[in-house]
Amino acid sequence: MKVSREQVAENRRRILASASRLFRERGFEAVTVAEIMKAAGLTHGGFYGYFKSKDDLIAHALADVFTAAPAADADLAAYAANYLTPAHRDDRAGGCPTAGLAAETIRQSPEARAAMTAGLRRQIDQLSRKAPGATPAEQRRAAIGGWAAMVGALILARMSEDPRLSEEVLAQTRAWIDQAGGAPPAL
Amino acid sequence: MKVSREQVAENRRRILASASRLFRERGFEAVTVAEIMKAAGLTHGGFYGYFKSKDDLIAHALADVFTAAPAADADLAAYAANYLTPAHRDDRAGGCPTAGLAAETIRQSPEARAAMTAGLRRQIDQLSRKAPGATPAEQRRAAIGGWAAMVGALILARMSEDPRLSEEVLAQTRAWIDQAGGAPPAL
DNA sequence: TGATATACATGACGATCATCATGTATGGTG
DNA sequence: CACCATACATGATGATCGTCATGTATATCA
Repeated sequence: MKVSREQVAENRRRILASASRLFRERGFEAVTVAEIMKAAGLTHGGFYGYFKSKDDLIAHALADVFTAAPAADADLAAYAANYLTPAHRDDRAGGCPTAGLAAETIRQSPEARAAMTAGLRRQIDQLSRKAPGATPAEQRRAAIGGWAAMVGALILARMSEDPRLSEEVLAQTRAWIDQAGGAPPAL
Repeated sequence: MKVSREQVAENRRRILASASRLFRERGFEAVTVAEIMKAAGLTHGGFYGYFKSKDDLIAHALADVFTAAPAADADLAAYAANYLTPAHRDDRAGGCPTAGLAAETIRQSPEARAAMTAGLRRQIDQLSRKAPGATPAEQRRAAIGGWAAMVGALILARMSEDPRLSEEVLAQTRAWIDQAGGAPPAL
């Protein structure tokens, strides 16, 4: 059973989208190729017509999720207010791929790490543009520090089994980012 | 071949230590029981005399690594100066278990998550004591925000395949934490 | 010192998984 | 409309791994 050209493109899109969601939810290793294909509405056999290997899919899925993301046009504080929420914490499959996958990507292929690194660069650049600071250098510092805090806080909040502590981590980190933005530059 | 009582205690210690290092280096899933036992100087068969399952070992190894850690007695800025270094970034096996394992622990057993949560609580309490701030509440905020930034930055730095960007993340986050500490509280 | 309990080595088992081989039905092309 | 390329389903294969069964040598203790 062959399939139309558009169907092939659509299938590829679906495989990438399913992979991205499943990876974010359960990690690269715990998700099987068969599962991804099933979530895309196919069976496992066709997989190798689309990707050379599971590692290849991982790299493509990461590259895809970052290039597809819309440009953020909120300032740092507003971005953090949206990012550091219980709703985002609880939506692993649909949430930030950096928070969900960065720690695992450390041990993935160079291609996968390159895709993630490109995503990081892009995120820093975008946040810098609307970050507080009198100079571009100060803005960049705020973007990097603030982004690290957001990613770290979301991971810690997801890890904590105590909802009180989890929500405190989100709220306090958010307040801290706001506060740092209002601070005068040291020296 | 039975073994002396002290040898048993020593073996258990070695299994936990090997597991902790291997998990931090390669993640829970990629490390096999046989590998851990071999690193502890044993073969895989004896494992189930020490732990009920691999999951059980994961929980005990996490509990162990946090209770064994020495109390930090540096202030927040000094702690960050030590934490956000290329040396720490490159020493995954011997480095911070939170940065190495928090993201994966999200998907582990309740016991494993509880051990990690206890470690987080302890770390926040310790950092709070020497964090900048006029009141305990402000200190706690600085400890949480600073700790989230440290964990996030170390993960991002390890993930980046470009050493320039990787070191910029470390240095800028460190500077940002210093700067936020010197800031007056918002409102 | 002899009896017993047990820590661990060896080896096996069953499940899971990435990958590949093959058959087939259907879309593209003339 | 007929030929052919191909996308995908089914099923197999080999490797890996957690866990368990069994045997044995030795620490412990009466």
